[in-house]
This record gives sequence, structure tokens and C-alpha cells, in this order.
Amino acid sequence: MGNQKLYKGSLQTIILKLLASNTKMYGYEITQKVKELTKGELKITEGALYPALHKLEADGLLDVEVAKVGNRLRKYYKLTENGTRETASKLEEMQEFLKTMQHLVNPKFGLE
Amino acid sequence: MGNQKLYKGSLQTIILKLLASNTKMYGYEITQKVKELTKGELKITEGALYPALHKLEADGLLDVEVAKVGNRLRKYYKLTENGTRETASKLEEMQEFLKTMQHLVNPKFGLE
DNA sequence: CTTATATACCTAAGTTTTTTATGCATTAGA
DNA sequence: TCTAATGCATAAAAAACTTAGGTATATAAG
Repeated sequence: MGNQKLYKGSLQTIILKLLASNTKMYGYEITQKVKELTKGELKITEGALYPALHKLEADGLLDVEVAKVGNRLRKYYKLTENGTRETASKLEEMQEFLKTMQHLVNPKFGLE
Repeated sequence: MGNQKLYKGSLQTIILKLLASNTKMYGYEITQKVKELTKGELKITEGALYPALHKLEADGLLDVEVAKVGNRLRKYYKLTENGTRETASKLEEMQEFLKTMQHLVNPKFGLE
């Protein structure tokens, strides 16, 4: 697991992207999916995740649907229309960011 | 200028990388260089830069050398030996991070 | 000549986002 | 029956930054 510090600021985008690909997901599922997809590189803590989900919901980007599975509850989140738009926008910003950073830290860079 | 939020956590690495490529630089020069290299995508604010430089110096990663140019002073920073080691390490973490994020937000991802 | 912009340093208060540390409850497995 | 996994949550603290100042010199424009 590398420098978790670098992931600061990208949590919202990660959540939105997952919901764009998976229609609906619940919190715990998101933490597991991210751990799996990143091969353990990134572990989303619950202390970060739940407040983030609540904020996205409050901002109108996510809708919640509570389900009871056995005797335990799950809160399924999915994108609203606005959420879908915002996701596209945030993904573009992310791509731009990644391109810029790649360029900045490229080992060849600055030697030209 | 995209989402500045995404750059949170990467300032130290950016500074170190620049000093690895340019031997010595002063604060203002760093802000200008980053603006130029990123074509305005990233603007490092002085309120973020100077505290970061001071911290890197306090951590023993940078050495300072004060120079007088005309009637104005400049503080040139350069990597210490430890700083050079840390830079290599941080650049590896950055590459890992970029790879992981690229993978996570890849549009094709999650559709397989 | 005076005013705006660029150069060059700095700090402090406030905000945002995350970590760390809890808490509660259910279910499955050893 | 005890531990780990599932599933939600919050609250205090830390970290990193933005915003908003402050000081001073140099230079270009009007």
C-alpha cells in the first residue's frame, strides 16, 4: 500500500465512477470493490466513506434506497441524473489531472 | 484550470521532482515553472508553497542558500542526500498512484 | 512621476478532507 | 463461544490546503 496521502481529493470521483459502472452499490460493498480493484493498494476507510456518501447525497448526486437483507440493513446508493452529469465532469477533470501529473513527474522531464 | 482539489497531497512530490531536475531553485521560480510546465493547469499558491518548503527543509530533505540579487533576496533550495533518496521513493509512489487511478477511472473499467 | 504589475519573501485564520478511534448490531465460521 | 466479517455510523484530531492578508524592490506604462 503506497502513499495514501496522494489519494486525498479523489474519493468522490472514485465513488461516482463505481456507481456509474455498477448501477447501485452499498457502502461496505464499495470499500471491498476498491480494495479488490486496486489489489489492496487503496483501502477506503469507513470514516472517510460514509461522510462522503452523505455529502454526495446531500448535494443531490446520489439517491438512497434502504434494503433489508436478512436482519441487517443496507443502503444502496445510485446516481441521480445530476450525479451522472457530475460524474462525467469529474472523470474528465481526473483524466486531465492524471495527464498533467504524469507529465510533471516523468523521469525524462526537465532533461531536454 | 481543473480541479485543484485533486492535487492535494502531491505538492511535496512536485517540489522534490523539480529540484531533482534543476539542481537549485527558489520559491517564486517554482511557482512559475509549475505554471509553465502545466500550461496553467496547476497554480501553486504561495500560502501552500512556502510552508511546504520550510517543512521539507525541517525534515532534512532540502538545504537553503540565501542569495542577494540586486537589492532583493532569494532563497535557493536544493536536495540533500536524504532528499535525493526520498525523491526517488516518492516518485515511485506517485507512479504507482497514477497507475492505480488510471485503472480505476478507465471508462472501459467495470464493463467487463 | 506615479501607478500597476511583476518579483520575492512570509504568516495566520479558516476550510476541507481525511485518519483514528470509537460505537452498535448481525451473521458465519472455527 | 469467541472471532472475524458484514454493515451502518459519528466525533475528535491531524493534515494540507485556500484565502487573505503583510512587507519590500524593480520595472514598465501612462
